[in-house]
Amino acid sequence: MTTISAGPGAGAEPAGVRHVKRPTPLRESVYEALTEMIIDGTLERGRHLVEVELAGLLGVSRQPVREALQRLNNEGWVDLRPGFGAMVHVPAEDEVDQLLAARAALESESARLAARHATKEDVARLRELCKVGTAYQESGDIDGTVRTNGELHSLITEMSGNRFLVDFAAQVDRRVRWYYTPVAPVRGAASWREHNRLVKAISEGDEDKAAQIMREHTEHTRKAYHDLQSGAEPAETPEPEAAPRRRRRTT
Amino acid sequence: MTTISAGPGAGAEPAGVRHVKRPTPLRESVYEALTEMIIDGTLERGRHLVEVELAGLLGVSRQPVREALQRLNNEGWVDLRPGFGAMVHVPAEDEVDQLLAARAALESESARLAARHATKEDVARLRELCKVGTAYQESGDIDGTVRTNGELHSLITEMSGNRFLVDFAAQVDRRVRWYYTPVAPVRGAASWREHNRLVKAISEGDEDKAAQIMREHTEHTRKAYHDLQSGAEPAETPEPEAAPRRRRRTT
DNA sequence: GCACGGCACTTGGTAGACAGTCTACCAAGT
DNA sequence: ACTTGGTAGACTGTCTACCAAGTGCCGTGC
Repeated sequence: MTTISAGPGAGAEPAGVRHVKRPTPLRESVYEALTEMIIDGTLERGRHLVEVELAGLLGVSRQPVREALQRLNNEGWVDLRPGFGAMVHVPAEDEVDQLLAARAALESESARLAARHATKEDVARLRELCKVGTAYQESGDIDGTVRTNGELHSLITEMSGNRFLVDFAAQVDRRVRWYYTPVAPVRGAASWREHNRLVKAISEGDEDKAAQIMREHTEHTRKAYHDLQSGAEPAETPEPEAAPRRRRRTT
Repeated sequence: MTTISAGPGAGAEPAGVRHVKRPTPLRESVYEALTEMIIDGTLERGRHLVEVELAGLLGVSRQPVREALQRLNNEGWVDLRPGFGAMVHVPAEDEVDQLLAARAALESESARLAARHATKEDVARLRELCKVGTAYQESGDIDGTVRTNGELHSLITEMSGNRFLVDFAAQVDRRVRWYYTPVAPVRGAASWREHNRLVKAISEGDEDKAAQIMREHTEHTRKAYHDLQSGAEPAETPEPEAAPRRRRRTT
């Protein structure tokens, strides 16, 4: 799994290089399409993904599909069983917990480095996002809240200036969002209060404080998930609606 | 070396190959072979990797090579330029620094969780590794020291019980070792003193202390690298023997 | 009801083909 | 001498076709 970025220029391109247009490889588009379909539930968890079927669905040949599936496997979206094929990954119960723990470490460190390297512009953008996010939250716009939350967090990781932290965090974040979107609305107000404190610490350049707040912040999210999980989920029924599917053969 | 056994087209198997049952996908073997060749310098940094060439070299067809290359690209070992191909990644100067910073975060968190979950057996194994490592270090066995150091660190990350931390740390570690092996022997004695303190903290279940020590430990390594880098490397000449030829045709 | 055998399906890997693109090189023009 | 234009070769990205081996499923026979 894992994509440790592999930017073509590895960073320091001369200032004004504007590469025109590069038709993205087909495998890339296939990869995007499949993750999308996995996240939005078109491809249910545990479903057997047949190469030729996907190929037909997307209008390409087997090759790009295979390459996309390999990558999805590496990144943990599907499980590739040799000789049988790919199944959409079914998360273990402790997996979200582990993801959130990993995210806590990554984002906490990012916040530390962000506090170290923050510029005036960065801080201004952070403040703006806080304001917007709080507004969304108060107006009950869940979609906007979630989106702004994501933007804030990803901006902070990017401010760390550490490509690996950015990559890892992005990966973890995407997985978390797939597994458990609805945690965000649960703890809305408190979350944005914490964001404000965090941005303040960053603006003051207080590394330890920023790291500490971010750790507590993500840890709160983990707790919130945990409570909600144990409270609202009595049995082994991930989705009450999707259960009666019976390994349907494609007709 | 580098020839992947089990080549159906190759035929010429050396005498001692155990062909017991190898359902290992070829792409996996190709991936391993290529990382090996990258790490040991057979494939120099910046070199253009031609699919058919590698395929011939390893006795397989293009497809497994392609799949391996894409994984290598995802993990940052090579850079894949669309329409041109793969080049062995040339690390930017700040990259090792970023890797070590990421490792600090990951291993520090691992140490914290290891302290939380440590069993008696774990601690015993840690103590054993410390003893062995110190012995290697004192006897001047660099190879053994480095190996034991790796085993100790990977044991600690595994003790965290967090698969993602393990994966990320392993990946980062592998990259670090590629970029900069010789940092280990530089700071030998101090390193193992720190290891001992770390194991003590873990055995006592002191999470914060374990995390703190691990952070300082990796941070020391980062500093050591940094000093050694600025002090001992005047120019851009990683290997005096590596031909500075421009795009040399392969013979 | 259960073990066994066979069948269909799917993957993993190979081979070959072809268009698009990238690089280098060479030649002609200014 | 320097730029422009063209050419040729090389390599990737993708497609098609094909085959061997492995897997799960199903029906048969007991």
